Amino acid sequence: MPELPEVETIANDLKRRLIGWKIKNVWSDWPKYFVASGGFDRVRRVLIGRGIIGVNRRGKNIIFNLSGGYVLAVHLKMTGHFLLDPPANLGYIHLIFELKKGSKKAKLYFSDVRKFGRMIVGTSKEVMARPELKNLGPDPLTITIKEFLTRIAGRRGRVKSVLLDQEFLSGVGNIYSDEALYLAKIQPLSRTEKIPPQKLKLLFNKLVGVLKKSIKLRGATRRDYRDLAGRPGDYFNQRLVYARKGEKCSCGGIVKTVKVGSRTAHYCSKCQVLY
DNA sequence: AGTTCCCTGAGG
DNA sequence: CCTCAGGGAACT
Repeated sequence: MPELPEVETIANDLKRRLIGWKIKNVWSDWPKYFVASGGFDRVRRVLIGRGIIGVNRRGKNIIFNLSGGYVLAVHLKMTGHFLLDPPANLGYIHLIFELKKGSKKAKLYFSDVRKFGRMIVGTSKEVMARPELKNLGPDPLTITIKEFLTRIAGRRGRVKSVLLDQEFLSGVGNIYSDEALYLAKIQPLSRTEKIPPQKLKLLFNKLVGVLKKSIKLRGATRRDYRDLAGRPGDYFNQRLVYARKGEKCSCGGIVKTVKVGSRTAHYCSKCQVLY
Protein backbone atom coordinates (compact mmCIF):
# COMPACT_ATOMS: atom_id res chain seq x y z
CA MET A 1 0.00 0.00 0.00
CA PRO A 2 1.66 2.74 1.52
CA GLU A 3 3.72 5.43 0.03
CA LEU A 4 4.66 8.77 1.47
CA PRO A 5 1.14 10.28 1.79
CA GLU A 6 -0.32 7.16 3.40
CA VAL A 7 2.57 6.75 5.86
CA GLU A 8 2.44 10.48 6.62
CA THR A 9 -1.28 10.23 7.37
CA ILE A 10 -0.82 7.27 9.71
CA ALA A 11 2.24 8.76 11.43
CA ASN A 12 0.41 12.05 12.03
CA ASP A 13 -2.62 10.22 13.42
CA LEU A 14 -0.40 8.13 15.70
CA LYS A 15 1.45 11.22 16.90
CA ARG A 16 -1.78 13.04 17.69
CA ARG A 17 -3.29 10.09 19.55
CA LEU A 18 -0.46 8.22 21.23
CA ILE A 19 2.08 10.63 22.67
CA GLY A 20 2.11 10.16 26.44
CA TRP A 21 0.80 6.60 26.26
CA LYS A 22 2.72 3.62 27.57
CA ILE A 23 3.15 0.15 26.08
CA LYS A 24 1.69 -2.33 28.52
CA ASN A 25 1.84 -5.51 26.49
CA VAL A 26 2.61 -6.76 22.99
CA TRP A 27 1.01 -9.74 21.24
CA SER A 28 1.80 -11.22 17.83
CA ASP A 29 1.06 -14.40 15.93
CA TRP A 30 3.76 -13.62 13.34
CA PRO A 31 7.17 -13.42 15.04
CA LYS A 32 8.81 -13.05 11.65
CA TYR A 33 8.08 -9.34 11.90
CA PHE A 34 10.88 -9.19 14.43
CA VAL A 35 13.57 -11.45 12.92
CA ALA A 36 15.75 -8.40 12.34
CA SER A 37 15.49 -7.33 15.99
CA GLY A 38 16.53 -10.46 17.82
CA GLY A 39 13.12 -12.11 17.85
CA PHE A 40 9.78 -11.45 19.46
CA ASP A 41 10.78 -12.28 23.05
CA ARG A 42 13.56 -9.72 23.02
CA VAL A 43 11.34 -7.14 21.41
CA ARG A 44 8.69 -7.64 24.07
CA ARG A 45 11.29 -7.19 26.79
CA VAL A 46 12.48 -3.96 25.20
CA LEU A 47 9.06 -2.48 24.45
CA ILE A 48 6.95 -3.32 27.47
CA GLY A 49 6.90 -0.47 29.97
CA ARG A 50 8.15 2.18 27.56
CA GLY A 51 6.36 5.42 26.94
CA ILE A 52 5.66 6.82 23.47
CA ILE A 53 7.26 10.23 23.26
CA GLY A 54 7.06 10.87 19.53
CA VAL A 55 6.03 9.44 16.16
CA ASN A 56 7.64 10.47 12.89
CA ARG A 57 7.95 9.38 9.29
CA ARG A 58 11.23 8.59 7.55
CA GLY A 59 10.60 7.68 3.93
CA LYS A 60 7.93 5.00 4.10
CA ASN A 61 8.89 4.03 7.66
CA ILE A 62 7.01 4.99 10.81
CA ILE A 63 9.41 5.77 13.66
CA PHE A 64 8.07 5.54 17.21
CA ASN A 65 10.36 7.35 19.66
CA LEU A 66 10.17 5.60 23.00
CA SER A 67 11.40 6.45 26.47
CA GLY A 68 15.00 5.62 27.32
CA GLY A 69 16.29 6.44 23.85
CA TYR A 70 14.67 3.44 22.19
CA VAL A 71 12.79 3.43 18.91
CA LEU A 72 10.45 1.15 17.02
CA ALA A 73 10.72 1.50 13.24
CA VAL A 74 7.85 0.01 11.25
CA HIS A 75 7.75 -0.59 7.52
CA LEU A 76 4.21 -1.33 6.36
CA LYS A 77 5.28 -2.84 3.01
CA MET A 78 2.28 -3.68 0.82
CA THR A 79 -0.69 -4.23 3.09
CA GLY A 80 0.27 -3.19 6.62
CA HIS A 81 -1.64 -0.53 8.53
CA PHE A 82 -2.39 0.45 12.11
CA LEU A 83 -5.83 0.63 13.67
CA LEU A 84 -6.48 2.27 17.03
CA ASP A 85 -9.53 0.84 18.74
CA PRO A 86 -11.38 0.60 15.42
CA PRO A 87 -15.18 0.46 15.47
CA ALA A 88 -15.06 -2.93 13.75
CA ASN A 89 -12.44 -5.63 13.46
CA LEU A 90 -11.15 -5.21 9.94
CA GLY A 91 -9.30 -8.51 9.98
CA TYR A 92 -5.79 -9.80 9.38
CA ILE A 93 -4.54 -8.57 12.75
CA HIS A 94 -1.09 -10.03 13.40
CA LEU A 95 0.18 -7.71 16.10
CA ILE A 96 -1.43 -5.88 19.00
CA PHE A 97 0.02 -3.26 21.34
CA GLU A 98 -1.88 -2.86 24.59
CA LEU A 99 -1.49 0.73 25.72
CA LYS A 100 -2.35 2.70 28.81
CA LYS A 101 -2.35 6.28 29.96
CA GLY A 102 -3.23 6.68 33.59
CA SER A 103 -6.36 4.60 34.00
CA LYS A 104 -7.24 4.77 30.29
CA LYS A 105 -6.60 1.75 28.09
CA ALA A 106 -6.33 1.36 24.32
CA LYS A 107 -5.32 -1.23 21.78
CA LEU A 108 -3.25 -0.52 18.71
CA TYR A 109 -3.73 -3.21 16.05
CA PHE A 110 -1.46 -3.97 13.12
CA SER A 111 -3.39 -5.39 10.19
CA ASP A 112 -1.36 -6.92 7.38
CA VAL A 113 -2.85 -9.40 4.91
CA ARG A 114 0.38 -10.37 3.23
CA LYS A 115 2.56 -10.26 6.34
CA PHE A 116 5.37 -8.41 4.55
CA GLY A 117 5.62 -5.73 7.26
CA ARG A 118 8.88 -5.34 9.19
CA MET A 119 9.61 -4.00 12.65
CA ILE A 120 13.00 -2.93 13.93
CA VAL A 121 13.49 -2.27 17.63
CA GLY A 122 16.53 -0.95 19.44
CA THR A 123 18.26 2.17 20.62
CA SER A 124 17.84 5.11 18.31
CA LYS A 125 21.49 4.96 17.33
CA GLU A 126 21.35 1.23 16.60
CA VAL A 127 18.16 1.39 14.52
CA MET A 128 19.06 4.47 12.50
CA ALA A 129 22.43 2.90 11.63
CA ARG A 130 20.74 -0.02 9.91
CA PRO A 131 21.08 0.06 6.14
CA GLU A 132 17.33 0.14 5.46
CA LEU A 133 17.13 3.45 7.34
CA LYS A 134 20.62 4.85 7.01
CA ASN A 135 20.67 4.57 3.21
CA LEU A 136 17.36 6.35 2.66
CA GLY A 137 17.56 9.36 0.40
CA PRO A 138 16.14 12.78 1.26
CA ASP A 139 12.42 13.38 1.60
CA PRO A 140 10.72 14.94 -1.44
CA LEU A 141 8.80 17.29 0.88
CA THR A 142 11.92 18.77 2.46
CA ILE A 143 14.52 18.64 -0.32
CA THR A 144 14.95 21.83 -2.35
CA ILE A 145 14.53 21.88 -6.11
CA LYS A 146 18.21 22.70 -6.41
CA GLU A 147 19.20 19.61 -4.44
CA PHE A 148 16.77 17.53 -6.49
CA LEU A 149 18.31 18.69 -9.76
CA THR A 150 21.81 17.99 -8.47
CA ARG A 151 20.86 14.51 -7.33
CA ILE A 152 19.07 13.54 -10.52
CA ALA A 153 21.96 14.85 -12.60
CA GLY A 154 24.07 12.21 -10.87
CA ARG A 155 21.71 9.45 -11.89
CA ARG A 156 21.26 7.83 -15.28
CA GLY A 157 18.69 5.31 -16.38
CA ARG A 158 14.93 5.05 -16.58
CA VAL A 159 13.29 7.91 -14.75
CA LYS A 160 10.60 5.62 -13.31
CA SER A 161 13.22 3.40 -11.69
CA VAL A 162 15.13 6.38 -10.33
CA LEU A 163 11.97 7.80 -8.72
CA LEU A 164 11.23 4.44 -7.10
CA ASP A 165 14.76 4.11 -5.73
CA GLN A 166 14.54 4.89 -2.01
CA GLU A 167 18.20 5.87 -1.93
CA PHE A 168 17.49 8.57 -4.48
CA LEU A 169 14.42 9.98 -2.74
CA SER A 170 12.60 8.29 0.09
CA GLY A 171 8.86 7.84 0.12
CA VAL A 172 7.90 7.73 -3.56
CA GLY A 173 6.26 4.52 -4.79
CA ASN A 174 4.42 3.23 -7.81
CA ILE A 175 1.28 5.37 -7.64
CA TYR A 176 2.85 8.78 -7.13
CA SER A 177 5.74 8.21 -9.53
CA ASP A 178 3.18 7.37 -12.25
CA GLU A 179 1.06 10.38 -11.35
CA ALA A 180 4.00 12.80 -11.26
CA LEU A 181 5.39 11.56 -14.59
CA TYR A 182 1.94 11.91 -16.11
CA LEU A 183 1.57 15.48 -14.84
CA ALA A 184 5.03 16.38 -16.12
CA LYS A 185 4.29 14.67 -19.48
CA ILE A 186 7.34 12.44 -19.25
CA GLN A 187 7.13 8.83 -20.41
CA PRO A 188 8.29 6.49 -17.61
CA LEU A 189 10.97 4.75 -19.69
CA SER A 190 12.67 8.09 -20.45
CA ARG A 191 16.36 8.23 -19.52
CA THR A 192 17.06 10.81 -16.85
CA GLU A 193 20.16 12.06 -18.66
CA LYS A 194 18.08 12.92 -21.74
CA ILE A 195 15.28 14.82 -20.02
CA PRO A 196 15.64 18.60 -20.43
CA PRO A 197 16.37 20.50 -17.20
CA GLN A 198 13.13 22.47 -17.30
CA LYS A 199 11.19 19.21 -17.55
CA LEU A 200 13.06 17.82 -14.52
CA LYS A 201 12.12 20.95 -12.66
CA LEU A 202 8.51 20.45 -13.67
CA LEU A 203 8.70 16.81 -12.59
CA PHE A 204 9.85 17.81 -9.13
CA ASN A 205 7.12 20.41 -8.76
CA LYS A 206 4.45 17.99 -9.94
CA LEU A 207 5.75 15.27 -7.63
CA VAL A 208 5.63 17.54 -4.60
CA GLY A 209 2.19 18.80 -5.68
CA VAL A 210 0.67 15.35 -6.02
CA LEU A 211 2.15 14.14 -2.72
CA LYS A 212 0.71 17.16 -0.91
CA LYS A 213 -2.65 16.76 -2.60
CA SER A 214 -2.82 13.13 -1.52
CA ILE A 215 -1.86 13.98 2.05
CA LYS A 216 -4.82 16.39 2.10
CA LEU A 217 -7.03 13.54 0.88
CA ARG A 218 -5.52 11.23 3.51
CA GLY A 219 -3.83 8.94 1.01
CA ALA A 220 -4.95 6.48 -1.65
CA THR A 221 -6.89 3.32 -0.86
CA ARG A 222 -6.97 0.68 -3.49
CA ARG A 223 -7.88 -2.18 -1.18
CA ASP A 224 -6.09 -2.47 2.11
CA TYR A 225 -4.94 0.95 3.18
CA ARG A 226 -6.83 2.54 6.07
CA ASP A 227 -6.12 5.36 8.46
CA LEU A 228 -5.93 4.84 12.21
CA ALA A 229 -9.72 4.91 12.50
CA GLY A 230 -10.16 2.39 9.67
CA ARG A 231 -11.23 4.94 7.06
CA PRO A 232 -9.97 4.76 3.47
CA GLY A 233 -8.12 7.63 1.80
CA ASP A 234 -9.67 9.53 -1.11
CA TYR A 235 -6.78 10.02 -3.52
CA PHE A 236 -7.36 6.75 -5.37
CA ASN A 237 -10.70 8.07 -6.66
CA GLN A 238 -8.92 11.14 -8.04
CA ARG A 239 -5.93 9.38 -9.55
CA LEU A 240 -5.01 10.38 -13.08
CA VAL A 241 -3.31 7.39 -14.73
CA TYR A 242 -2.44 4.81 -12.10
CA ALA A 243 -4.61 1.68 -12.57
CA ARG A 244 -6.45 3.30 -15.47
CA LYS A 245 -5.17 1.04 -18.23
CA GLY A 246 -7.31 1.30 -21.36
CA GLU A 247 -9.02 4.50 -20.23
CA LYS A 248 -8.89 7.71 -22.20
CA CYS A 249 -6.60 10.59 -21.31
CA SER A 250 -7.98 14.13 -21.63
CA CYS A 251 -5.64 14.55 -24.63
CA GLY A 252 -7.46 11.75 -26.43
CA GLY A 253 -4.70 9.20 -25.92
CA ILE A 254 -5.12 5.83 -24.25
CA VAL A 255 -3.51 4.84 -20.93
CA LYS A 256 -1.06 2.01 -21.40
CA THR A 257 1.19 0.02 -19.11
CA VAL A 258 4.79 -1.03 -19.34
CA LYS A 259 6.90 -3.13 -17.00
CA VAL A 260 9.78 -1.26 -15.41
CA GLY A 261 11.77 -3.71 -13.37
CA SER A 262 9.22 -5.67 -11.40
CA ARG A 263 6.68 -2.82 -11.39
CA THR A 264 3.94 -1.76 -13.75
CA ALA A 265 4.10 1.83 -14.94
CA HIS A 266 0.96 3.53 -16.27
CA TYR A 267 1.19 6.34 -18.80
CA CYS A 268 -0.63 8.08 -21.61
CA SER A 269 0.76 6.81 -24.88
CA LYS A 270 0.02 10.11 -26.60
CA CYS A 271 0.89 13.07 -24.39
CA GLN A 272 3.82 11.71 -22.37
CA VAL A 273 7.09 12.25 -24.20
CA LEU A 274 9.82 9.63 -24.36
CA TYR A 275 13.24 11.21 -23.95
C1' DA B 1 20.27 -3.81 -14.19
C1' DG B 2 17.31 -7.53 -14.12
C1' DT B 3 14.95 -11.53 -11.66
C1' DT B 4 13.16 -14.07 -7.45
C1' DC B 5 11.17 -14.26 -3.25
C1' DC B 6 8.55 -13.07 0.79
C1' DC B 7 2.70 -13.86 1.61
C1' DT B 8 -2.35 -13.84 0.75
C1' DG B 9 -6.37 -12.60 -1.73
C1' DA B 10 -8.94 -10.90 -5.75
C1' DG B 11 -10.16 -11.19 -10.32
C1' DG B 12 -10.14 -13.16 -15.02
C1' DC C 1 -6.24 -22.64 -13.23
C1' DC C 2 -3.39 -18.30 -13.95
C1' DT C 3 -1.82 -13.42 -13.20
C1' DC C 4 -1.58 -9.49 -10.55
C1' DA C 5 -1.14 -6.29 -6.30
C1' DG C 6 0.68 0.06 -3.26
C1' DG C 7 7.50 -2.68 -1.30
C1' DG C 8 12.03 -3.95 -1.08
C1' DA C 9 15.87 -7.29 0.15
C1' DA C 10 18.62 -10.76 -1.80
C1' DC C 11 20.05 -12.98 -5.35
C1' DT C 12 22.18 -13.56 -10.18
